[in-house]
Amino acid sequence: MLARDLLGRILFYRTPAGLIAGRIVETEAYTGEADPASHAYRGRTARNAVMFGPAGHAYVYFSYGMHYCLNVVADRPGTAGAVLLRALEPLAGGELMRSRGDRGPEARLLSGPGKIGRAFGLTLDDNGRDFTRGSLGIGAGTPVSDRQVGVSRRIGISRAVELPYRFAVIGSRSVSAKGT
DNA sequence: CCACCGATTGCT
DNA sequence: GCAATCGGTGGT
Repeated sequence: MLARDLLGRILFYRTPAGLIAGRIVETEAYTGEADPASHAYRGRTARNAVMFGPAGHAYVYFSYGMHYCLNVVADRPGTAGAVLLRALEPLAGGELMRSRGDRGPEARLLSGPGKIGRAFGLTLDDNGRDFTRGSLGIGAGTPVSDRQVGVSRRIGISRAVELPYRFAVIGSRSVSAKGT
C-alpha cells in the first residue's frame, strides 16, 4: 500500500525563500467509492477532481476554515485514491517554517496535517501540482522496516472509523498529537 | 439561496 | 473541553 511505502521518504519544497524538507513519518490512506471517509466517496466534484486524476499529483484541501492539508494522489486516472501526509520530521528550513508562526520545538514543527500546510506555505493554488516535476517533490529517503511501522485507525473522521488505514513510524517524536 | 459541517489546532 | 473560521456540498 502506498500510504505505508511513503513512510521514510522525503518531502521537499524549493521555495524562493529557501529549501524546506522533512521525512514522512505519518500517513493515512483514503480511497473512493468504498471509503465513506474519503472526500471522493460521493463521486467527483470540483474540490476532489484531482483525486480522480493521475498519481503523483498534489491534492490540497482547505479544512476548518483555516488549514490546508496535503495529499499524494495514489491511484490510476478515473479511480479516486490519495494519501494524506499527516506528519514529517523536519530536515531543512526550520527557520523559514518558524517565520510562518509556529513557536514549538523543532521536532514538532510538522507534527500534523495542518501544520505541514502552514509551514510549507501551501494554499489551494498548490492543488493539482505534479510531485514529479517542479519545486515540490518527494525523494527516496530512508526505508522504514515493517517492525518500525504502527498501523491504526484514522484520526479526526466520523465515518469508516474502524479501517486500519493510518501508518506511523513508531517512536518518532514528530507524529501528530493524537498519534501513537 | 441557505444552512450545515469538517481528513485541525491551540488555548482554557 | 471548546472556540476559531469559511468554502464545499447538498438540500430547499
